[in-house]
Amino acid sequence: MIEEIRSVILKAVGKDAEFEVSRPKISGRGHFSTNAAFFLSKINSTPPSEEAEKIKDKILATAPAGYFEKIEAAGGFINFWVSEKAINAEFKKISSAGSAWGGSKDGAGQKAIVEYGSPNIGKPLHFGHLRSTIIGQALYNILKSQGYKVVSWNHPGDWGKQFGIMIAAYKEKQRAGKKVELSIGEFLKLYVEYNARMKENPRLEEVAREETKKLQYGDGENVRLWKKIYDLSMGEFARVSRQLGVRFDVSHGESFYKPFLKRIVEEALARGIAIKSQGAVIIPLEEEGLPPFIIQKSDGAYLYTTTDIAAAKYRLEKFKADKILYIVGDEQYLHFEQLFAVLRRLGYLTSQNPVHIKFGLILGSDSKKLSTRAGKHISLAEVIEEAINKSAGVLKEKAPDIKGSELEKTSRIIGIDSLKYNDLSQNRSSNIVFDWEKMLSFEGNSAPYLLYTYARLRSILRKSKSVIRISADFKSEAEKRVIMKLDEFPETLRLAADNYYPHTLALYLYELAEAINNFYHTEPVLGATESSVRSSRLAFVRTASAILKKGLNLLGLETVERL
RNA sequence: GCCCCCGUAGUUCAAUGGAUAGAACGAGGGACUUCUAAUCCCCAAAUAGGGGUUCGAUUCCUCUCGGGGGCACCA
Repeated sequence: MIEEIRSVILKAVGKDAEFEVSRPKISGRGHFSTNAAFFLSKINSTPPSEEAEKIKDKILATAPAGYFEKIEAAGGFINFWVSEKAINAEFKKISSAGSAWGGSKDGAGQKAIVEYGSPNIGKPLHFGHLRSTIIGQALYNILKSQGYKVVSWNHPGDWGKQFGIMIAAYKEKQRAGKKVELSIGEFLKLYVEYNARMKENPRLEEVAREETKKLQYGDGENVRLWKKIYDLSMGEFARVSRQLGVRFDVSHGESFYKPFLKRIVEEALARGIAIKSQGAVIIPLEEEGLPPFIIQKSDGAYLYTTTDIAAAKYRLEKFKADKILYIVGDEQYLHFEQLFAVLRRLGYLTSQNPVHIKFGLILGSDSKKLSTRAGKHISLAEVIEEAINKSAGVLKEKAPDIKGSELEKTSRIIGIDSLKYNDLSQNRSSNIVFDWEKMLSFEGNSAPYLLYTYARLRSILRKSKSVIRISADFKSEAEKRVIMKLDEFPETLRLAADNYYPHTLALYLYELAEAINNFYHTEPVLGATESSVRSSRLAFVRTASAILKKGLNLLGLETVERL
């Protein structure tokens, strides 16, 4: 609908002014509003209110008959009220589009790679991985709905000094004659302990570095240990991913790029982009105002910087990616600035730039970063379990009818959806202080609110025996409000895709659910006395529930039919 | 020292440079013989501070204060 309004205004304004059309949130300002008069006022040096009146008159003269109920010029703004007839026509359009409503072809012909998840092998998943994973999965879905060819990409950190540390610690224990259990928890403990001691004792650091290098050069025992740790970690990651409903199209760990690293460094050196400095190979980035990028250590070992260059090259050349989105925490800001600058220098970038989709840190109750190195750590598996348990408790109390396997399934969905929604409903690149209470809130603007709204609509549809036909007009304010909200869905998705903002969609769904609940309370559906009204409202319920479900699914949330 | 992110009701969050800064939780008041009250309706409450840019600034620039993160061989 907004496109129609825009073209009507454009016709009246006559030139391609940069006006905007918005949907005012406050009542009394119409369904749509434009600031076009301000732009003309600047060009013609006339008061905005005068321009607004002129535009309004022109629109009244040219607009299709019966489209607007009212047009009002107010302090330079022009407000539009769309007629009931136009709203009803819009509903028919949305209803027949069904779940295709909201899709677009904006991204047709473009391939986007979304990197997210990316666990650190050897360390258990922590809460930060949840953020990357669910933001990434939501963006993946949203971009897909806009016609992009999207590849979800997992980039596990399976090849670094952390292994040297773990291997060194493991061997040390073994030498001391102690038995070491081969589990993720045990390796984490070894890692944290050794890391702490390393700070006091530089000799230990040397040993770890040596073990890392041996691993990278293919030492038999080290590779065997590495493989063991790798399998344990990837097993856990796969399990958690399944729980979260996350799937990856491609998963290449850092070790995958091992064969390319030497060439990357040689090429950069040969082209004079990289230089040797203090025994290491670096790429100076003074022109960009950035610190140098170290791509090879003085002992000859490669770093994640080198791997990231190789990975980007691989994606751009082999996968012909037009766009790469890195869903990685804000703390790596500098790393990505450097990486992108280097890629530009190496000439790997084509039309689109890679984008670092940042998110804030998860802080502990002391407002400090939760660092695995320092042994501070919130286990993702634990958070998920807690969420599911809590929702099972609430379900038993509020919906005692739900039992057995349905109870199990429903509490899993509610718990996980709540975790996801809690994160997806905020844009904040600011940090989040971890708080169980808040993380598992089921009230207000939360996943259960949306799921409950959906389940109630489904319940109406289940109980209805009437044929669904759209024969009556929608006249109530509650109905019109919902239709206008449904009409907004395509814009919302476009905005979310263009800005990589899942929260735009989350907040929209909340507003949609609010409008639906308002309707639910004021307009009876099955109880409507006229059968034509009943069947129309059923059609209305069907369409609204389809869009709500679609939006939730795009965020990566599952719905339940009964709650 | 330099760079980046952030500062909005008591709390947690919204607001492509637009009008009277929106919600939720919490506080107060109301609505279940009627499709599920995990709901709905009403009510009080906020832009850290100083300059600047302009028709208009929570948003852009600048300074100050406050919180967090990063800055050569970890990822």
